[in-house]
Amino acid sequence: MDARTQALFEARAKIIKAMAHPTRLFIVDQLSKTERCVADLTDAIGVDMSTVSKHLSVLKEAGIIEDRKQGVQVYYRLRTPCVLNFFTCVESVLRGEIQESIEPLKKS
Amino acid sequence: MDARTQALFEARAKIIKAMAHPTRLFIVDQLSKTERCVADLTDAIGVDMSTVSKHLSVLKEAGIIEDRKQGVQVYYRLRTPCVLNFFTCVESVLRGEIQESIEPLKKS
DNA sequence: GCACTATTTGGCTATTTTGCCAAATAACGA
DNA sequence: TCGTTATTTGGCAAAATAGCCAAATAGTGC
Repeated sequence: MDARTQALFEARAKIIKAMAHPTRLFIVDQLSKTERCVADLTDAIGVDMSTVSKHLSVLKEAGIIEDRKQGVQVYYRLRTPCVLNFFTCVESVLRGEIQESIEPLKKS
Repeated sequence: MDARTQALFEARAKIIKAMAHPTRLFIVDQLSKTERCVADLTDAIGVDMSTVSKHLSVLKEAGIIEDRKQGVQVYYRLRTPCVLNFFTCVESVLRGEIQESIEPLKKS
């Protein structure tokens, strides 16, 4: 793998890595409904606010979410909602569905 | 977040985590074209074969790929090609496209 | 200015992940 | 059986990640 390809896949991995944590997935799920401030998310998740803040900065750094300041509060929202499509595929992987397989259903 | 929700998002994260590495993304990309044996992939990637084998087992464990033994060789193929949809979204995140935003393009 | 609240940052430890090497396993043919 | 090749596994050290606490920063109102 040449350096150029390496760099491409590293850039891609960075985005997916940002999604690769239960808390961050939960945050994305929450933000798919409406924007939320850090305190809201902290209440919903139940870990230290500083931890939530760090998860948010990972997602923001990756370009998945963006923030908006309103007074002392910072509201986060989804920037690229297409990440929600991940869930659809993840669910079918979890259900163990084999796609485009020769044998879609084995009865025996 | 209650234990049930926690478990759900952990299960989801496990799948996404399996994709969250440049080498593993490269493998998935390779397997999207055709099935490949470990030696093929090792040549294409350029790391130790044992490392490739471990990456493959992560992907297999997650249910993303499956294998087929042919003599001494083990051929891997994509089990759930929907993971390729990740790339489409990842590319638009990389291009910095804001989706469903109030201001789709700022000219100033 | 001070006090108060919301959020971020720094620092620390614990845990997880990565990738190499060497050894083990498996399949094949002589 | 032995030798060879393809792959996996075990073990280890280096690096990355996670989450807590405490401290710093920022905004608001007095």
